[in-house]
Amino acid sequence: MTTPRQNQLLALLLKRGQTQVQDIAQELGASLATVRRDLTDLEAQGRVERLHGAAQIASAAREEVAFAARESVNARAKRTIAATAFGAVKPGATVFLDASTTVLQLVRHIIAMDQPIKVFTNSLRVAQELALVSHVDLSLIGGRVREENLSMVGPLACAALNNLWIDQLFLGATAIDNEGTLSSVDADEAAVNATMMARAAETFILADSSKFEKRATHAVTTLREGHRLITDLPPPPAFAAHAKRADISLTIANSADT
Amino acid sequence: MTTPRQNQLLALLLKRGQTQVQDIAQELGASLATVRRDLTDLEAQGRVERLHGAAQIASAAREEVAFAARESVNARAKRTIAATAFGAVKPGATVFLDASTTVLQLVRHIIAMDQPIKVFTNSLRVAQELALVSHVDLSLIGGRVREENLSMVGPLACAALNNLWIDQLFLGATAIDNEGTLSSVDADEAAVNATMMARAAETFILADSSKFEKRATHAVTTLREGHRLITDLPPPPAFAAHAKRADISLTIANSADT
DNA sequence: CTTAAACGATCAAAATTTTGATTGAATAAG
DNA sequence: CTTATTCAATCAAAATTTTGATCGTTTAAG
Repeated sequence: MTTPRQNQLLALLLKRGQTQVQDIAQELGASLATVRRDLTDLEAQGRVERLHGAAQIASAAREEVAFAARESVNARAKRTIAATAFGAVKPGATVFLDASTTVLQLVRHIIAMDQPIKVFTNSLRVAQELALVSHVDLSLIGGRVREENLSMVGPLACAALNNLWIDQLFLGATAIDNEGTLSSVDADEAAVNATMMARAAETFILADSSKFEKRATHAVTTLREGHRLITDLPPPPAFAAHAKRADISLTIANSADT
Repeated sequence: MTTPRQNQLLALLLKRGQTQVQDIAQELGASLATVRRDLTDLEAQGRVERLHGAAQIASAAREEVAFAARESVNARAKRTIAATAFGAVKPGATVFLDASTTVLQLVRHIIAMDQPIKVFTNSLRVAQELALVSHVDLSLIGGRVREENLSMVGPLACAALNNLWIDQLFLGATAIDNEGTLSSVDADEAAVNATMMARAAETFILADSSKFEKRATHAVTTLREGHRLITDLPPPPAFAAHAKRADISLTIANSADT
């Protein structure tokens, strides 16, 4: 996918920020033509942005890592958060699980529970885990399958959601800024997430502390009264203050109760 | 991941079953050394099994969830039927694959082809197989997941279908009576199948010969002009006569042309 | 509007990968 | 145990990809 030199190039951009094409060529010991070709490749992959005479890491790519790699990042925090979220699941409720790695941790608890439950999801991964669990009544929304994280997105997904009413939505966050705005690296994914929230009576946002003070390209929505955020460490003061004003419930998951 | 020649090789093994390395080399117009290298690659990917002097598609690739038993019934006939059906797939078409075991055989051919294709399905099994295949643009319709065969059914599934237009539908049959009526054991499955047929320009019914002169509880629809039936042995005369009158195309798949 | 720099396209040279023949070792059949 | 194949390793030739220089064109700053 990426050559060693392209990785060097990405590392350089991460270190230096916006960098002149000339400087990149000198630093890598390659010709301008080669650097330009690499930039064209990386641009096609959505990993860098080009300006006239310079380049920088694509804003979208700062968070977009392969799903498998992401799964292990902050795994402990995610498990803790998932355990706390599971405590909020109401018996007999219809829940929706999104396609995030944090929510995937929640699936383990659902498999182990002894009450029947209705689960909707847009995640093929979640579907694989729950398909044959007898106390789970599983439904998928449809949609185009994103290879990135095996989620279903697009118009088909949104249309299906608009015919549903969900009791409890569990949503993993990619980025949360201090004004409480959620954002995502993929436009389709963002649109689907926004639709989910519009159709849910209760929304739980699961986000480990690394997600704060971040923004991705595509805004999902801004947290409002009644939304509940579950995280693993106290958030930045600026966000905490905003949450208090806006009446957003804030839960710090404690690893003791896992 | 796989070169065009490796795809050819997989397609060849699907058609012929176990094949001599010598024959593969001759068929592909490559040297023995090259074929062996390809086999080593494909073996490392778990896609083929090697014997001394020969190779075949890995049996692990046929591993099953709930309906393992059914898949092996009449497996040879199903493979033959699937190979013939694959010959009918038009380049660039949008195809729909249902959740039957016969159609699942067709998936192997789609994985091995080297043209891009758009696939819709209501089968979680098909989705698992195709999710990460790069030349396949995969979409699922939604719906409640049936544990029996991991298909998606119900109102959500039908609603999604009603927003689609499908070029080529490949549908496995449970039972076909002599009047050309298809029937199914599950009411939801029958309803979804009927909806699929209403949305498809071309419908191919894949049914091995054991499905004739059978009825199940829930009627799907009655075959009409233009519908195409692919089977492995000549059907009962009563059905054949009806098919001729009703202008239903009838293809007997021949294992020789696979 | 002018101009200097950056850009994409093209092409030959260089580097890399793929291929097929040959070898001795391993394997299964008799 | 013997023997005829098949197998993996090696190496040079062939094919493919990558690279850097040079063009005319496009872009943005003055």
